[in-house]
Amino acid sequence: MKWDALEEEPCSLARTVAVIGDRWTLMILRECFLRKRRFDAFQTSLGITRHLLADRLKKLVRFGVLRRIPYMDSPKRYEYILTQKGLDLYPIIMSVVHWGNVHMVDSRGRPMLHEHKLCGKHFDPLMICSECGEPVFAKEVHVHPGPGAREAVAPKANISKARTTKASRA
Amino acid sequence: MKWDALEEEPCSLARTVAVIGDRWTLMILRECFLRKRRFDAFQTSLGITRHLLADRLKKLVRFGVLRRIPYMDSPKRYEYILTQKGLDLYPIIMSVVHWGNVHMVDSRGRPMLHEHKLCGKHFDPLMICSECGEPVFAKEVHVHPGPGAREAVAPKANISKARTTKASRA
DNA sequence: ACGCTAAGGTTCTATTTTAGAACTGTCAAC
DNA sequence: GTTGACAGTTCTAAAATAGAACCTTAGCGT
Repeated sequence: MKWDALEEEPCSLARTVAVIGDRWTLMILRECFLRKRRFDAFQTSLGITRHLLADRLKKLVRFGVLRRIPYMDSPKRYEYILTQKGLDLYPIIMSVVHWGNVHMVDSRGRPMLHEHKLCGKHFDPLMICSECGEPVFAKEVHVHPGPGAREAVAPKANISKARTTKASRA
Repeated sequence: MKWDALEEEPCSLARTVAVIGDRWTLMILRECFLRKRRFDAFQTSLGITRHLLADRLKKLVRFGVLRRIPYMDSPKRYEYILTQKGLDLYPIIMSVVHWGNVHMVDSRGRPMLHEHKLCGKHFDPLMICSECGEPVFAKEVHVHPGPGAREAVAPKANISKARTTKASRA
């Protein structure tokens, strides 16, 4: 399966994976949330090859996650800043970091602590239900098809080689 | 940078990316949360090559995210079920799906809807601060080093080739 | 004028991953 | 005794990534 195919799956997870589902993209976004904005700053702190960094930045701009803004003319210099779409990735970043904090730390403890400026305390992110405000667990969630689901009955059912099916859900 | 190097970074994001940061792992985990458990079930619904599926399942078992349980002797057959460590990935999955729901759907709408059995309503996941209960936004969070951070002053500062640095944070 | 550095890339080859398909082995049913 | 399900393994070809060098515009020091 190609990356481009992922974007078109009728599955919100697959489509998001098409944007952030590689070795480097989440790391680049981490740097963005740490207020890094420039090519060399990303390259130095991540150790990513310049080739790949250029490629990933282009991709993130294409997806509307970052915006490429000139901050100097002659020579033209650009920096990359998060759009609202990019800022909305914050819950993903935080839940990824939190899982690492819980399950992947060594004996020395957490590499980083997060302080909530509103209340002044070190915190963990907690996922709650937007409707009732209770914490959500996998077993308490029932999933069912929405309007954008793949049609149940295939209109043209000429699935020639069903061996390598690519069906999917969200 | 190799995958193995990622696991050892002093950064909870990098370490988590070492587990879930590839094209297929999150998709496999989606199927797990949709109650799929068997090799062929994964392969059929994802269209992943059998080679890669075997590899990713092994990796997830090695990381303690899945457990490989025999459900039949002669012939020996196994199924893969989420451990608690695996179930704890749910907020990541949900925040990824939610971002896709908000930013990557086409005109037909969401492919899937999530119902919270506790309150009976369709919901979105919401990230709040564990301390004050308010929704968290990137600009309201201050990050600083924790006990597991890379030591600020290098004990043996013989960084021979500083050109290709690999520094990192969490 | 000359060399040096900085930023933001591009280009090149070598290595690693992934895709795609076929093959293996065990058992049960037809 | 052939077919089919299940859970993989093995093979070759194609794609992605690593690692390093190179390019361009421009400022600074001498």
